[in-house]
Amino acid sequence: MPELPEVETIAGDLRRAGLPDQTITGVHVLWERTVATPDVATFRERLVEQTVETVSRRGKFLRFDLSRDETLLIHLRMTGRLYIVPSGDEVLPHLRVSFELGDGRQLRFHDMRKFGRVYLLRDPQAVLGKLGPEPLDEGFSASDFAARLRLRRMMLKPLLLDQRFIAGIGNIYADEALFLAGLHPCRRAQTLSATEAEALHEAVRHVLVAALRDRGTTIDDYRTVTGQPGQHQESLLVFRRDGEPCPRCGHSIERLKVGGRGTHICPRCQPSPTAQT
DNA sequence: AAGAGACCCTGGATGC
DNA sequence: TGCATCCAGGGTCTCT
Repeated sequence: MPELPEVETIAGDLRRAGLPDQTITGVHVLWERTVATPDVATFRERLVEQTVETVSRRGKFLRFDLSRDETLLIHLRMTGRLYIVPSGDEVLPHLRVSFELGDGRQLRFHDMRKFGRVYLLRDPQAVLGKLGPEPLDEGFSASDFAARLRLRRMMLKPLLLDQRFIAGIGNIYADEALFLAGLHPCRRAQTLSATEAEALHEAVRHVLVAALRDRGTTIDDYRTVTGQPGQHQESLLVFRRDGEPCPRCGHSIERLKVGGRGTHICPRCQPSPTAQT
């Protein structure tokens, strides 16, 4: 499940693969619903002959700014992958959209579960404008984060997953950050002390930076542009480690469901809010 | 503001 | 062995 570190890794790989300055010479849509907007025919027409100027990331979106003042956005959701391969290469399963490039290669979007979406927009802010702050931006301060936590009554886990509150965090890094901060996922944001809010701010940034250094976490599906898995799964502290000992205290890691999402905690290091005095 | 549930999908796991 | 059913999971949407 690509989250911020995985999407950032992919963006960097696409730049290194020379995607910027490539002209899109053709577009094939194999699964129409993958194109969120505009309609498929318009999507194809408007993309052809445009040149990719920059490749970047915002939240979990890949952003391709194009020569005619338009922007292509790709959201990989659960199982999306991007590859750049020579046009003649064997087509792997689950190919949904492919973009022919001027140099004879293709940018291919594979997505087993068909949840991923691509958008072609004149104003990318129509989609990106809803996103909360970027946790790794210099401007993302602990004091602002604490102030915004104080305004919310929600449980921490669903709040961290809310892309309007903070962009780029998914199930893996939410669990890892809450563990690092020693906070139970069911704690209400409002109840955090200044110290706890600062610990969460630090934990979020720490886990994202560590995962970025490892080129992401591969649990099931995530692959980089070159088809390689990430490395951060080796360093996960609690995610999908239920039954294993907590790396800090040795207590058995538990799995629970919070806001409908599988959630992993050390019950000793992350005391339940109801059990607190 | 927030919570619950439906929906979109498929492959792997589980149940019979 | 073969079939049916369940589940995960990000994001969006509707309803309360």
